[in-house]
Amino acid sequence: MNEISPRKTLPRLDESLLTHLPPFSKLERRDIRTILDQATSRRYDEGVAIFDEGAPADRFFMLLDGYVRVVRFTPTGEQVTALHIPAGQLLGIAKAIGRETYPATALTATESIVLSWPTRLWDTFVSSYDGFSTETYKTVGSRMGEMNNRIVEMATQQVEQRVANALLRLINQTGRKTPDGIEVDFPITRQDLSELTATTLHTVSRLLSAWEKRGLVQSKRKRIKVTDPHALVVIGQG
Amino acid sequence: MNEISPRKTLPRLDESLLTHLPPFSKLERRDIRTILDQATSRRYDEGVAIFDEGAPADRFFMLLDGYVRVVRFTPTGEQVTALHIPAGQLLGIAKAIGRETYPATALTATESIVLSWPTRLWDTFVSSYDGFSTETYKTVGSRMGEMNNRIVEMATQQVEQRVANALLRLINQTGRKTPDGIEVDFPITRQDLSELTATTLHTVSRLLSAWEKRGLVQSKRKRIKVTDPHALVVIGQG
DNA sequence: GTCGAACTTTGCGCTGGCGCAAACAGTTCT
DNA sequence: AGAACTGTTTGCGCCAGCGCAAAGTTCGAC
Repeated sequence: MNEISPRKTLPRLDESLLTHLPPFSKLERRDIRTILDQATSRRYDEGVAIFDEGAPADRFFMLLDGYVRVVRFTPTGEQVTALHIPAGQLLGIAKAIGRETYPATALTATESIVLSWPTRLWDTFVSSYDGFSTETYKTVGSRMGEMNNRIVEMATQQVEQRVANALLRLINQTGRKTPDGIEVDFPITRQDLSELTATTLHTVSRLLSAWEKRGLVQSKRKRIKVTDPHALVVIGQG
Repeated sequence: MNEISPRKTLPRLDESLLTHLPPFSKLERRDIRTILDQATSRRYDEGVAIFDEGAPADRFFMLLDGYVRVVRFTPTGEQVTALHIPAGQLLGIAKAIGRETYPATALTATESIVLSWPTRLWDTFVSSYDGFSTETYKTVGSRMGEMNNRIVEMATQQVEQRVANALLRLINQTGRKTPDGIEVDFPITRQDLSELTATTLHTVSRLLSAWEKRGLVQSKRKRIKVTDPHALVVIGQG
């Protein structure tokens, strides 16, 4: 698995794909053309691995559409979600942090469209393209910040607070407005949420049921909609 | 507090201070001279802040001697230790991750000697000094890895395992060999260990007492010596 | 429509480790 | 030497949340 599929059959990828994305937004049309011509485009089904923890980092990626969960597996097979990555961000940028292998596994949370480049081009990107490096390190920084927050949360908060905060973060990062609330716009199970908050799917299920009774959320299978974000914020503080 | 004390009165800092440290090890004597001439040297007492979370990142630092704990405070005043930094590493490198403020507070765990430079020199360092950037990003990468591991541990392991692993990590990173074991070579309280493992000082105390009875560790006030690392590894796995 | 798989809900009992409390032991200051 | 402080130990009771179990629901495949 995980082999690279043939280049998309479209004659050329359109430049507008990248022009508005931070790492590339300062570049000339001509540079973007070059970058796209070196890229491989690929579609992934929901729930498959884009790359695996420990594998040689031979490519780096830009998520054009979809959502990705970055997870790690324990020796006993449990899995822990480290991050969620929305469309428009780079991933698999091991080279940026001086690594030769991927530090975690990237799983698609939805069907996704991804561009990728061979890692040997990394240094060229960094040195030739204005703003690429700066924006990349901002991404690294914000991910570190996120991890940091998770550590603090896990260390100091109760399960109910953690789940509330995780849900709020999800709708902030990847929420979609609906007439009666904000919905996490990718499929997410109780199990997923429990892996994100270091608890069990049972506890998450109980919490969501309780919140639903109180009118704070509505949820169906794999779908969660927050109808009263403010009340969740209150729960999140304790 | 935290104001910069006058330059050390020694006529010049010696070049050998930096030549063997990874971020500078590829440099010519002349470059190191320039770098040192721009540096401010300062001694900090044990337990004081080198910089504070949220403050503008106007300087970056190299820890020449001592140990530093990187901590974050919660709104309710609890504190959580994110990392330990041994001598020879850079810290406060907010600029490297695209931040304008320090993401956490750095507290000295022992009396420490620190060099620092104004952040405006950062870009010069990165572009002019061969290997500086690469080594810096390796540091960032390994710190991310460490944080990642902590998340996984906190999410999946019992308190006893976490404490065992934290202790093992401490003696790996900063251990000092003694005739009858390996000692964490900076003062560390039960409270410190509990902040590192997301538990209470009481639980840590009970665990250490139990381990001491079984002959795995010896501990005095603020000192912990591991006499049977292998047994701790076993506990750490579960 | 039927089947099976994947996901969700709910009940119940148990326990790891926290909160509280109190005493004890080094260290530093005067 | 005594006082004041900081760090450590230990006992006891409690409960949040886990483990286990079983049943219910939704969805897709055939």
